[in-house]
Amino acid sequence: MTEMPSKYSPAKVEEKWYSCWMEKGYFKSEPDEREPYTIVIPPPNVTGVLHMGHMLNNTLQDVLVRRARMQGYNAEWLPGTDHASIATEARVVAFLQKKGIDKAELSREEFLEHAWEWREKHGGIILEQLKRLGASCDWDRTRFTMDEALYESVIKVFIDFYKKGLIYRGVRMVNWDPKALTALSDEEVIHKELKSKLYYLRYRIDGAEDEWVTIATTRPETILGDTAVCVNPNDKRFTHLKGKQVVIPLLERVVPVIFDDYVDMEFGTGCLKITPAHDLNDYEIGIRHKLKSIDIFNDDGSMSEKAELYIGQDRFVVREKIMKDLEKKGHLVKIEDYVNKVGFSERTDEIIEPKLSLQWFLKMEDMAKPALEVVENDTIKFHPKKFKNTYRHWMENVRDWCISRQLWWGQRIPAYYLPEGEVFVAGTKEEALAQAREETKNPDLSLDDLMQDEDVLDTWFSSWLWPISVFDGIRHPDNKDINYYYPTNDLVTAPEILFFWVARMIMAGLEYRNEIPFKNVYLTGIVRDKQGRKMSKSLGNSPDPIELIEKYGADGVRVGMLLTSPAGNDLPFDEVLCEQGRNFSNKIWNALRLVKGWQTDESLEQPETAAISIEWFENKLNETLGVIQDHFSKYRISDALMAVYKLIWDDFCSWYLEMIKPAYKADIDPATLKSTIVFFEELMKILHPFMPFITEEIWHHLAERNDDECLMISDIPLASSVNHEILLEFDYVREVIIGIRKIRMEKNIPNREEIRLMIKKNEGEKARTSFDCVLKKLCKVSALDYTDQKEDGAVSFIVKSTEFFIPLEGAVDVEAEIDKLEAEIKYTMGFLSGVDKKLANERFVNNAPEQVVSKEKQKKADAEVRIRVIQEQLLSLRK
RNA sequence: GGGGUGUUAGCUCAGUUGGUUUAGAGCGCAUGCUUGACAGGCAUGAGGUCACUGGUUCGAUUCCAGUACAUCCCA
Repeated sequence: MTEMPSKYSPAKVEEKWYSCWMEKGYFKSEPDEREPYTIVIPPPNVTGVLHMGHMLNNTLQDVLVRRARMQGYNAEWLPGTDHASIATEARVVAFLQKKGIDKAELSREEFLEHAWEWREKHGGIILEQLKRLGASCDWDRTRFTMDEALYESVIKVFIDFYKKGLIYRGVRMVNWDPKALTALSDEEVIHKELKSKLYYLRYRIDGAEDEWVTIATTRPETILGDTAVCVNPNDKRFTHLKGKQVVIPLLERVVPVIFDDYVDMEFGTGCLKITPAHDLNDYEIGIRHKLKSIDIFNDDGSMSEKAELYIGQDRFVVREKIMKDLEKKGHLVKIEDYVNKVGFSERTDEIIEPKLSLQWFLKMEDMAKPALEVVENDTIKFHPKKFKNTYRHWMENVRDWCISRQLWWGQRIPAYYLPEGEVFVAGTKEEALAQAREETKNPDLSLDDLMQDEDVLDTWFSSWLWPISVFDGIRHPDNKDINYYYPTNDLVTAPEILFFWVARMIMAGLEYRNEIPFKNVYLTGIVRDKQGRKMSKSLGNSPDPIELIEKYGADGVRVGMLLTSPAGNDLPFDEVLCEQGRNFSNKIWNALRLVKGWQTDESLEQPETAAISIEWFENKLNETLGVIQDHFSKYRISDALMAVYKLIWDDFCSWYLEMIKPAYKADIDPATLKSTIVFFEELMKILHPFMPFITEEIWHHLAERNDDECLMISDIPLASSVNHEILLEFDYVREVIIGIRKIRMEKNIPNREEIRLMIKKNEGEKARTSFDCVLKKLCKVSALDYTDQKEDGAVSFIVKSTEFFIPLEGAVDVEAEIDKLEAEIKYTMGFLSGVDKKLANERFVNNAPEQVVSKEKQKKADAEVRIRVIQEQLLSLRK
C-alpha cells in the first residue's frame, strides 16, 4: 500500500469521480418499471454565474436526488436555464455597445442573431459550475426556455388561453422603466427608502376669490395630470367642499372635489390630489369616480404634449421648475422633509414611472382558486409550512398578470394586427391571415396587411410551464416521458419566488395536466453575509463559490452550506462553516488511514471488548438510521446531516474505533476488522448524498471493487430493529468513563498510568458488567472490583446511585472532595424540591395523567437515593 | 399604512401537538494534552430569569392576548 498523507486533498479525487460517474452514465434516466423520482432544476438565468444561493439550492437538490437514487428510485434531476429576457437583452445591448453597435440600428432579426451568439458563448457557464459542486443532473436532458419545444409550448399556451378568453389586451397601470423603455413586473422593481420632500400646495376653489384647499404631494410635477382633488367623506373639515370644484394651478383647469374612503385623514392635509394616469391608487379612485386620466409623460420620462407645460423636459428637471413657478404664483404653503419608498428598476436602477399602457394580461382569479386549494389541503406540502400563510394571502388577493414585455429576446407574442388594429391570435402568420379573411369577409387580405405584435412574453410565462415543457408535455401531452416523470416529487427554491414561480407552476400544472406539478416544495433560506445583507454581485459581498470549492473541497463546501441551513431560515454565511466541512472530510480520511493500517492475524480470536463494541455500534447505527429517515421525511436536511456527522465523528471515531483498536503494533483479529469495514462502508453510504466525492473515494479504498461497482449506485442501508437496552447500558458506561477522565485530569494522573477502580452498588442496584472490559481498556484500569464498602484514600464520584473509587498514591485532598460533594448535593436537593413541590400539589396528583405522576415519583426516589449516598460519603470523609 | 414570520447559550439553530432534561446541538470560548489515524486533532469544562407584560392551566420555552424589537411581502 502506498503511503497515505495525513491531510485529505479533494481536488483530484473530485475530478476523478465526477468524470467516472459521467462516463458510466449514472446520472442518466430513462422511463422503466421502477418508480420515478423527479426534480426539475429551478432554471437559473443564462446570464448567471454561480452564487451562494445556487450553491445552497443545488446542494439540497443533489442530496435529495442522490438519496432517492440509492433508495432504488429511477432518479431524474433535469437541469437547464431560462432566457431571462430583460437581463439577457440588457447584457447583449451592453455587449454590442462595446463593439460600437447600437441596438436601435439593428433589425429585430439581426439583434436576435447577436443574442443567440452571445448565449452560445456565455450561456452555459453556470451549468458547468454546477458540475464542480457534484450535481448529479441528467445532462443529456438539459433544457433552455428558448429551445424549439419550449418556445412552441409557450406560444401554444398563449393561443389556448386567448381562445378560452383568459388572455386580454388592456390599458393598465404598469411599472414603466423610462430608460429600458419597457414595462417591468412587480418583482423586477426594488423599493428603496429615499429622503425626499413633501410639498404643501394650495388650490383655489372655483368661483371663490380667496378660498383654498391645501394638498400635500411628493411629486409636484404630476399636478399637470390632476383630474380631481379627493377628501375623506368622514372628514368634517371638508364637508363644505361638497359639489365644489377646484382650479389646478398654472393650468387653470377646473376639476371636481370627490369624496372617497381611501384618503387617510391623518396624512398630510387630509386632502389628496388625484392623478389617475400616474399613480396606482389614484388610478383606482379614478375608475371608481369615472375621472379622466391625462398621461403627461412620454415613454422616456419627459413631459408630453398633454402636460401642456414644460413639454419635452425631463420629469425631475420639471419638478424643480414647477416648484419655482408655483411659489411665484403663491401656491406653495410649505415644504417638509419626508422619507418615502420609491421603486427602482432592478436592471437599470432608473426610478420607475407608474404608467398607463396597452399590455397583454392573463386573468388569474379562476386559476388561483384550485391552486390555493391543493396547498391548503396538503396535496402539495410546503417545507417549512409557515409559507402556507404567505401563499394564501397572495392567492386570495391575486391580480391579473401582465405578460407582455417591450423587448425582443423572448417568445414573440403571436398576435397579428390589421392596419385598423383588429387582432388575430394564431401560431403562424398564415393562420392569422386565414382567420382575418374569414372574420372580415375580405378574401383580398394578404400577408403584408398583417403586422405581428412587437412585444415578447414575460420570462415567467415560460418558466411556469417548466415542469411540463421540459418533458414536452404541452405539445405532446401523452408522451412517454411526461407520463412517467410528471408530477415531479420535490421542488427546491427560494421563498422570494413563491408567488411568481411556484404558484404559477401549480396553476399551469392543474390547467394543462390536471395534476399538481410537484408534491413537496422545500423553501430555502436566503444566503446573507455576516452583516445580514443579502449576497449580491453589486455589493460584492459574495465569495466566489469556485474558489471556495478549491479551498475546502466540494464536499466541504456542501457540508458548510447544509449544516446551518434549516429550511426557510436565512443563513448568514461564514467561511468557517466550509472549514468545518473540510475538517470533517479530514476526520473521515484519517479514520480510513487507521483502519487501513491494521494487519490481521488469522489466528487471533475476537476479544470480548470487540464483540460487545460491535454489538453496541450496530445498534447505534440502526438507531441513527431511524433518526435520519425521520429527519428526511420532514425535510430537515441539516438535522439529518448533523445526525450522520455525529454518528461518524463521535460514535464511530471517538468511541467505536477506540474501543476495538488493537494495542500499538499489535495485529487485529479478522472478524473485528471485517465488521469494522462493513460499518465503514455503511457509513459512507449514509453520508454519500451529502458528501459524494470523499465517500466514493473511501469506499473504493475499503475493498477491491469491480469496474462496474460504485458507491453512488449502491443501496442505502435501511433501519432495522434496535436493542435499546444495550444503548442505555453503554450510555451509563460512557458516563463512568467520562467521570474517570475527569478525575485523571483533576488529579493530574497521566493517561499512561494505570489505575484501580472499585465500584460500590447501592440500594439494591444490580451490577451490569458487559461493558466492564471496555471500561478497563479505555481508562487503563488494571483492576476493576465490586465492593460493598467505602474505600479510604481514594477519590470518588457517583453515577446515578453507584459510587466509584479510585485509590490514589498520595494523600487525597479531603477538603476538595467535600466541596465537590456539597455542590453535588445542593444541585440534587434543588432538583428534589422541584419534584416534591409538584407531588405535594394535590391537584397535580389528582389531575395529571397517571404516567406523568409515576415518572415524577421515580424522579423523587432516584434523587433521594442519590442524596443518601452523597450524605454517607460526606459523613465518612468528615470523620 | 396593511399583512406574514420570528425573538431560546458569544454566534447559528433544535426543542415533535403543555409534564420524561430546574432546556439541547454544532461552532466559538477556557483549561489540559507529542494520547503512534487525525493539532484540519484528543480530553475536560464554563455559558441561558427560553424578549417583556398579562391570561388560560394543577403545571407554560411550549397555548392565548398585548407591548417592544427584528425581518420579509404588499401598498
